[in-house]
Amino acid sequence: VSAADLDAFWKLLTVRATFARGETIVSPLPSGKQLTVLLGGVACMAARQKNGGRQIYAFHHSGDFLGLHGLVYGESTGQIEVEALSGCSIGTIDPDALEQALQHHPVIGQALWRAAMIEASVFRQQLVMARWPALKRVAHLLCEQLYRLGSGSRVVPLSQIDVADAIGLTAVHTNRTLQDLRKLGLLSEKRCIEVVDKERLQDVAAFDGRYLDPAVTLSRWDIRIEG
Amino acid sequence: VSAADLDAFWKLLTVRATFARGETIVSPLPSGKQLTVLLGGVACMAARQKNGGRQIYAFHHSGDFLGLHGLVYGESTGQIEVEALSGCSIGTIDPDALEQALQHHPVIGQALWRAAMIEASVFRQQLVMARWPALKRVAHLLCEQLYRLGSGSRVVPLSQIDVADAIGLTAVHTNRTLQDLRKLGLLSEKRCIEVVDKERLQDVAAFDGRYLDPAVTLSRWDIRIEG
DNA sequence: CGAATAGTTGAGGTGGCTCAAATTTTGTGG
DNA sequence: CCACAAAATTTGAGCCACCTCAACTATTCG
Repeated sequence: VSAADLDAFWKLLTVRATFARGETIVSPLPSGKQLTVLLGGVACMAARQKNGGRQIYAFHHSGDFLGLHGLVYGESTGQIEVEALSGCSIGTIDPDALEQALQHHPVIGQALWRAAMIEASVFRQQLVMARWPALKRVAHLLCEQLYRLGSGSRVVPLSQIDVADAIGLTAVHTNRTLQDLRKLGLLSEKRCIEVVDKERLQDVAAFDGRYLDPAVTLSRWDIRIEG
Repeated sequence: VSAADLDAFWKLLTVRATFARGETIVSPLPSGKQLTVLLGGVACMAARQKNGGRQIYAFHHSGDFLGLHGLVYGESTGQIEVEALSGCSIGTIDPDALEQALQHHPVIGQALWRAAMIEASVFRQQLVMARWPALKRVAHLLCEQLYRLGSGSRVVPLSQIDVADAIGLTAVHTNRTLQDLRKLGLLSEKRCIEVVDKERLQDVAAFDGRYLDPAVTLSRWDIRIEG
């Protein structure tokens, strides 16, 4: 990615805004072709269920595109929204400016497809996790978040309720499972979710982060992401 | 899709072969950029688990691309294979010929992306189903298969074990759930899985097949699939 | 300081699992 | 066409991971 490409990309971000935890960043339907970039904080792609519950499909971190599902799925699938899980700041991209930039800087388009493919990749991993017991599931989610936050991070900035909604457990059971992880010496005894022993946590979760960085290579379509 | 496009596509299929139920059509790793088209029968994309179990991610029907995951994910994710669930016939596509055809017939490339997006879409729906009770899950899977097989179909050509591996239930519990559906008058009493009351089955499953036909529209990328 | 949110703990219920075996169907070789 | 093997379906009994409901405590924030 050249400096010129990056520069062009930053110029796309026209509107900047901030959101507090719990606020909706991208609404279900009217989003249309609107594309958003998360500049700071943690958000999630989620759907509200008829019973009032919330199903979290994936978490978003700084640098992620928000609302890709709107481009990809159209209005064909259920009410997906993007919700702020911490204080978040975002930039929005004007569709017209995006079209122009895509022509001059194909790298941006590649990044979009890469992001869409990683999303699918995360979905598939979630399907695998769905059949694991609670301890392994929670452990894997924490590994995934540490991986995305960067190597230095030890604290996962999510509430237990967020974790529960993401892996499909009750908040109560999630709590008990976290306590089990603490008793095992994998998490600290603090109130927040702080990983003490990342190595053993990854063993418990059988974590392999490679699915978070898929190489998108499709023939001569010129879409090739350096590993 | 013009006749010329279709013609060009059929000329791509060089090698034709048949497989019996249980045989592996696309192997996990060495598949590489090999692309395959399912010409007849039913297959599934699945992964073998350490405990010997089989997790089915999605089913493939006549006309589907097989091994797309190899293009999209590279070798980054677990051992995915494509397995024949009935007698299957396939055609394979030579990578070089594909590259040429992609340039002359962009429709083919669009079809590839469309297929990849539908796969992701199916994954996401599976995530939703994973939190439903068994009856609703089985019912939804059957609706999905009827939808893919075409409006005239009433029989789902899968074994109960296939169904179980796809939705994450035991074969035993899947059997009991199918019997519940029979008692409800939604399935026939035959040995195979034959849907009697498609309407009520869709009610039970809260089925909405639109996620199987996402419109892939990404700005000026010229990828637009007619509804 | 009160109100809302998040975390913790307890008691009891249940959906789906495990293990085991019988029965039916399908496939295969003679 | 039959005999046997392999695979698929069915049935029963017991168990446990996770859920539900219901408090109580700790924290954050206006």
